[in-house]
Amino acid sequence: MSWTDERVETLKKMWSEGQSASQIAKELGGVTRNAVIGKVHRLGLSNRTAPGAAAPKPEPKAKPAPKVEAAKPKPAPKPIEPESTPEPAAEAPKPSLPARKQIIPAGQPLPPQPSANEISPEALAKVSEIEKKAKKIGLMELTERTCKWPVGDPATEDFWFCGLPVQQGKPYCEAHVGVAFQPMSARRDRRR
DNA sequence: CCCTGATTCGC
DNA sequence: GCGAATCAGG
Repeated sequence: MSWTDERVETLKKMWSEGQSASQIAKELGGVTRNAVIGKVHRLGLSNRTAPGAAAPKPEPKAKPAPKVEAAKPKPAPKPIEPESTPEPAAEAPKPSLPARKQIIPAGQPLPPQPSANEISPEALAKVSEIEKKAKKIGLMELTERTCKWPVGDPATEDFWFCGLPVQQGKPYCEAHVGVAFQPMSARRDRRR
């Protein structure tokens, strides 16, 4: 396929409408989103905003340039930082020592199984609801993109993993992420 | 993982 | 000019 006037016109129109490159490519057919983006740039309408503002890329990111491979600036030899807890987990382990690193290897916070937790009723409801839809996969079926939330007693036949599509980085699906990563407000005060 | 646009560079 | 490959960010 080539960029006929008509196709270019469609491209311009859709692009100005805010359509994504992939959508445009799909509409046009015979081209990939890369082609669309490339064309967009060549047409000079990359920036969907007013062309007046000019202060684009003062920093051209160095890339694999097989051409002139001169000197490699090696500024930061990686000074090991203390690195405090990057993301507060559900139950923050008390740092008994200031500069003490977490004992937890690389794992995500383990799923709090049963009732011991008081999570937002919402989340819980959501969980029990999705557990119906759960794929109930076995240990072997676990992949990088399956929710690894265990359900039931591992010592029983009645044990399975959620298996639903995980949320991006997380090890669990959305619903389970909701209960796994508590903001930190749980049972603050039990008016006992 | 999915998606997005941006850039490079051989064709 | 074209666009796949790659990068970078969400």
